[in-house]
Parts: sequence; structure tokens; C-alpha cells
Amino acid sequence: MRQVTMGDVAKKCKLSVATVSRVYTDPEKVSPKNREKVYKAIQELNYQPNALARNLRKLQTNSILVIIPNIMNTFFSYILCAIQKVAFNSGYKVLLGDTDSSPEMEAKYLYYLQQKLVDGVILLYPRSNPEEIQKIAGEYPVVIVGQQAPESSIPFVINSNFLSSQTATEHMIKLGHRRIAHFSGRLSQPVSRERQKGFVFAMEANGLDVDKSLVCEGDFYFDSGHALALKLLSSAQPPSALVAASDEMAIGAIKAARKLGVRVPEDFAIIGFDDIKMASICEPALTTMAQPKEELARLSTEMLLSYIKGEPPHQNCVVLNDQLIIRESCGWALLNND
Amino acid sequence: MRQVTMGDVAKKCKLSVATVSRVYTDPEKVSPKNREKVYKAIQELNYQPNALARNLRKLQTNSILVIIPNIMNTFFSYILCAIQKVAFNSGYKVLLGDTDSSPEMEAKYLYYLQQKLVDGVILLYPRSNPEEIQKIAGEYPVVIVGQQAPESSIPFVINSNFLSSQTATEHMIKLGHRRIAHFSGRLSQPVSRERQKGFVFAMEANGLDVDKSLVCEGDFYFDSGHALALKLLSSAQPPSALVAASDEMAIGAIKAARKLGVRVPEDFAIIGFDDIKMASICEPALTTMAQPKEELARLSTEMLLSYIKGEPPHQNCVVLNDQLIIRESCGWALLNND
DNA sequence: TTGTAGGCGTTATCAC
DNA sequence: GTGATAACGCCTACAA
Repeated sequence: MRQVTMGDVAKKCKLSVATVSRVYTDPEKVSPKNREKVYKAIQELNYQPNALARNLRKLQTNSILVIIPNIMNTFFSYILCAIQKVAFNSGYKVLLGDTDSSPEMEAKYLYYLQQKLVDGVILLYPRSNPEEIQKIAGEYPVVIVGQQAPESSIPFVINSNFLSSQTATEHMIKLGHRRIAHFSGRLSQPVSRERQKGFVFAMEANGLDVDKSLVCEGDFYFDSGHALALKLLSSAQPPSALVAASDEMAIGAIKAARKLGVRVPEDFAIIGFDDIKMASICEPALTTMAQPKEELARLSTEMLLSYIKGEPPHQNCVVLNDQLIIRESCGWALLNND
Repeated sequence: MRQVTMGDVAKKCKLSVATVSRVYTDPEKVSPKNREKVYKAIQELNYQPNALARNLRKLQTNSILVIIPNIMNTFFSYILCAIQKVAFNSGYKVLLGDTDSSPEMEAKYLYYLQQKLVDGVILLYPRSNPEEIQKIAGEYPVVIVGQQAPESSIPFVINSNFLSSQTATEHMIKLGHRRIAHFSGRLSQPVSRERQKGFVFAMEANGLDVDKSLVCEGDFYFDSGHALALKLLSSAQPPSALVAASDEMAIGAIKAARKLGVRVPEDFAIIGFDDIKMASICEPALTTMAQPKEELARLSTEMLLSYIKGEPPHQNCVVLNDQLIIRESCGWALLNND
């Protein structure tokens, strides 16, 4: 069964394809009478314009690609969801690029731009090297989320990692902790380094020793937090508090503590980062630095879309603030109920 | 800067576009010498074939659309992730269609098929009415996951909802419970009805009364489980056990119990459905019926792709079995440690 | 306001 | 093995 084309519609209502086309692109330019005729023919033939042809003609796809480390993490899936909503409302489709945290996959996805498969890319927490990214992003619309693009003009949206990590650490210090551990993500990632620096800075600024054995490299995932906490808590001099660079690691640490019979927050206070869904549900509920996920998503998408349309962007680089959310895992309530 | 086309490559190596094209589609048919020339020119010009043109010419996109109620739920995001992996390995791209559980959105996404934006659709847990779906699925490749397409020939992959719900309920009965509650999803969805029926069947088959006030309609989400449990547990005759049709609702119920000082599983045993990530992490860890997510994803994708390629499918309808995963929330360990 | 016709960049079918 | 050339279905000057 051959596909119904504009030609068929045109023939049916004895008008030219140009007129039919105009009904879609600029209905005002068609006389009401003919417009009706066209609508009727479209209806009768159950015609739908072929997006492929339109795309080729206009050399654009009206779709964007979201490159994302791992949609299983609710932090990412939340952002993805928000991006899709904004994009959809602007008539853009979202192609999914889950990289499973692999730089190679990331690179492969970036080449979709060269193949004209998508009009632009939102790159979340990139893992591949900056040159690779710059090569593509120099020629096509790319917005990076969660990482500053150093010495390049790629637009980005990030949160205040250094500052927030500092805030989290100082929260623990205020609660009286002196021996505080920090779990970072892979230090190959700038985000991880920023958060670690914020921790170290806060410690030193408050005249506290940073015990190197308590500053550990994880990978943002649950298992690494679990393993690290297990090790630290069974050591000779366990810390009394933990600043984790992700909620997943923080929750892993909670589980580790429970396994060892260490009470949270009484014996071991924990603060996370991200505010994933599980943070409010786990036991005890996790105190955390909430990232402005909605804003991150909305702004980056809006930036990308105006970039695609060639509009001058309102802003190229945005730094958003995180928010400390106090729940149970840090012992604030304990202290303040006394 | 004009885009580099095949013509440019052809000119550069003094060959025809046909030959250049063949280097991509059928390299064997080009003499090794010319093949080299073409590769070199491609390299020098940094040429990438334009997918739009290719798509139009071949009238296919090599991409599929996954229509999904809510990617924030790790059950769905897990499946999505698995689908994407299988699709990617077969050279297919995945377009994301998060419907936020809205039938209208679902319908809109289905029309991507008519617009030739995608070659096929995997429809997860559809919410719109069967006629609507049938209209499109009759003409284009569609595979449904999680719902049987009654009296239509749309291929589908489901799990054994009735049976599994029965298994879950009988597990509770074996543990000695008599007054058991059931939380279903929206009863407008077949999945919900199946699971509810399985519960009722198991109760009656074991000679137990089904107290209507304990058979409650939720919506699969956390909040509904929380609210329903709160109500039931504060009633005059609270149940001693709960069979929930989703892990989210089950975890909501755990939280509700904790809020009321009801111990899980000692005073209130709970079993969930799905085996989302949080199930193994929450406190107490949730006993649940694990759906074969990986299989669901793999099979549906393979079915869709062979459907798209016009191959005769190995199978049109697949029913997979769930697996009972015993953790802490149902009290099995309690009983068996005695 | 409407119609004609030339692309958009590729692939596939012919001849050679 | 290679090269012209006609589609694929739509959009948009330009002409009428």
C-alpha cells in the first residue's frame, strides 16, 4: 500500500501541492474556501505529512539528543523527564543516549550531530575528554549540564558544587563533628574534584585536620559508598560523620552502618548530594544538598533551543545554587530537640 | 559553511557519487583502489553522510519510539535502558515518549508512526483505549509490553500477573496470615484487574474471607500506598498483611506503618510487585514478585525489529514468569529462624 | 491567492 | 566496476 502523499491530496481537491503545503506551513495564505477543501481531502485520505521529506527539505529534524550517563539513577531520569517536557512543548522530540558512563558511547552519540540526526545535544555530566567534545560542539549546538567547559565557549549550566560541598561539610562541623569522611565520585571528573575541594576547604577553614585516609574516591554509585563505609567503619579510628558526593553513596553508607550495627545518625551522621527520590524515603531519611534539577533541565533546554534557532542567547553560562535539605541522617533533629 | 555532500567527495576523488555511495552500502562492489581513494577523500573533507537524505530515500529512520508511562520509576527506566541497549546493538536509535500516564500523550506519540518519524513503537503499559491503539498498530509495527491486546493481532509480551499475584498471596497465607489487604493499581488498567483477581482467587481457594474494605484501589505510585496503609492501619480491624500490586505502593505502606509505630514485618507483613531498585535497599528490604525486566525488554525489542524488517516472527505473544524474591518485609525469616 | 518547478542529499536502477 | 539519472516527498522562490 503506497503512502499517501501531498500530490494525492492536491489531486483530490484539484489544487496544487503548493497550496496543500501552505495549509500546513502558513494557512493564512490560503483562501478559506480552498483551505476547507484541503482539510476535507486530508481527512478523507487520512493524510499525514511525511516528516522525513520535510526534514530533508528543511535540513532539520526538530529533535534533540540527550546524552546521559545512566537513566536508572533517578537524579538523571528526573532531569531527562523535565527536558522532555520542555522540548515537547516547543515541538521538539527527544532522542535518548544512555552512555552507561562510557566515554566511547558518549563520542558515538555526539556524532549524531554530524549525521544531521538531531538538531542539538544536551550533554549531561560528560565523561569524554574536552577536545573530543570541543571538536563537535564548535560546529553544532551543544549545551553541557553539570560541567564547566573550560577555556571554550560551549554554553553550560551547572550547580555550585564547591560551595555546596562546603555548606554540607560546615553543617556537619556545626553539629560538632571533627572526624569527618568524604566520599567523592571518580576524580577524573571535574564535578568530583570540585566537591572534594569544597570539603577540604571547609575543613581547613574551620581549623580541622583532614585525615587523608578518610578522603575516599568512589564512583557516585551505591556499591562504592557501601564498600567504602564498610571499610571505614570497621577501622581502628572510624569517622563520626560522612559527607558523600552523591545520595547513592550516602545510602550505601547507611546500609553499611546498619549492617555493622552502627546507628545513623547517633554514631555516624551522613549527608548526601543530589536529592534523589530515594533520599526522602530511605531510613533514616537522608539529609542532602538538593540540586535544582528542574531549573537545570529547563534552562539547558531553553538555551539549546534558542541556540538551534540562531537566537542570541540570554545567557551562556549559568551557575545555580543547591539547597540544603535537612532530614534525619545528620542528627540535626536530635540536637535540636534537646 | 555549506555541508559537505557526497558530490564533494566524488569531485575530490574524481569518481561518481554512485561509487562513493557504494563505498557505504556495498564496499565489495568497488575496486580496492577506488575504495581507498574514496576513504581518503572522506577523511580529508571530514565527510559524514546525511542521515536525513538517506532516511527519505529509504523511507525508514532506523529508530524506534518507546512509549512509557513514567521514566522516574526505576521499573520503567530499567526496561527503557535494556531496550535501548538491544536497539543500539542492532543499529536502532531510541526516541523517548514519556506520557506521564496520560492517554492523550500516548495517542500523540503513536502518530509519530504515521509521520514516518520512527519505524516502530514499543508501547509499555498502554493507557489509551484499545480501538485507538488498534487503528495505528494495524498499519505499523507496534509491540505492546505489559498488556495483552485482546481480540487483536498486535504482538505483546507480558508477565503472568494473575499467577504471580496468586503466588504472592499464598506466600502470605502460608506465613499464617488470614486478614490480608490488597492494593491494586487503577482498575481501568487490565494489569491491575489481573493482579487483583489473582489475589481474590488465592484467598478464596484457601477458604479465606475477602473483606471488601481491605481490597483497595491505588494507582501504583508511592503516595497511594502510603495513604491507603495509613487508613487501614488506623482502622478498628487492621489487616496483618498486605499484598501490594507495586513496590512503590508497598514501600509507601512501609513508611506509613513506621509513622504509626506498626512494626514491619512483625505486626504488618508486606509483599510488593516489580522488584524496583529501591526494594532491596529500603528498610526492611522488600519481599516482592520480580518481573523479568530484562527479558521483557529484550524480547519485545527483538520482536519489534524483526517485525520492522518484515521477517516472520518466532513468536507473537509471550507470557513470562515472575519470580518470588524473599527478603525481610514479609517475616519469612522471622518464622524460619524459630 | 495560486501554480510551476527546482532543489534538499542520498540510494538504486539502469546502461555501459 | 563504474557512471548517469530518476526517484524519495516536501518546501519555497518566483512567476502568473
